Amino acid sequence: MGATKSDHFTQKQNDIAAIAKALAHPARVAILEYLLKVDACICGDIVNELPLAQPTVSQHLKELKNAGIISGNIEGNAICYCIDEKVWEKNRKIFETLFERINKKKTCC
Amino acid sequence: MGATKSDHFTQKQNDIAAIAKALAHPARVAILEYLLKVDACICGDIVNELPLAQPTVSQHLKELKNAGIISGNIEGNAICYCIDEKVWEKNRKIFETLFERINKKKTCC
DNA sequence: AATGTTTATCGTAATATTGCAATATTAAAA
DNA sequence: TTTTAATATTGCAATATTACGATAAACATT
Repeated sequence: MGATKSDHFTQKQNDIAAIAKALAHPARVAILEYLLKVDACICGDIVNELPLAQPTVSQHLKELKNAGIISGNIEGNAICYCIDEKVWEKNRKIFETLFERINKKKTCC
Repeated sequence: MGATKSDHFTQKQNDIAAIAKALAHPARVAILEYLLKVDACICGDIVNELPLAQPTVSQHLKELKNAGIISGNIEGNAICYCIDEKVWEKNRKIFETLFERINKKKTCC
């Protein structure tokens, strides 16, 4: 097959998987780290930062946009990308909640 | 193509992407949530918990194992899976660090 | 030893992802 | 208005992922 059976899982599980999927490529991690580093909207030179062709970068940006993690604002003939702080914070909490849920006093293994 | 150019990115970026990839499927999230919930090693009834066939679950378990997130211990003719606490903690920190790196006082967008 | 139980692996089909050249689109600049 | 610059989209090839039936492997039970 190759198609995920997403309807068999909870909304939460699908949400976590979707966020993780957006982060599941080094190029997209690099884009986000760059946006975090410059701490501002960046108009386009993301392409120069990455070792990938422009259409490929554009595609990764699109995926991050579709996941809601970044937004792009038109600014002249360039486009200004930045991280959506609300979504970023929401995602931070989702992962925090998941990772904190472990019980350190396990009795087996 | 379809093959990620991982050699062009930093170790850190590839690491984050690899962890995210392991979480990038609802079935694997469900497996982890189940292991967190029962707080013990679970021998095989993960298959009964998931709406997927046994070989498919086995494959997802393998991916989580390859990512180092879980480990499987043989117990009779069953296998006891559990979350590797050290790796879990390490991954928690990696995500925490990534998500905390945002500056709330942005000046544009 | 034969049988049943549990889990892994193989083989394969369907689908998704990654990457880029070519091209389109949009708006600024000349 | 033509040209230039910045992004997006299209189309396509290579590869990866997801899913499962069939089967194998390992061990327990009878």
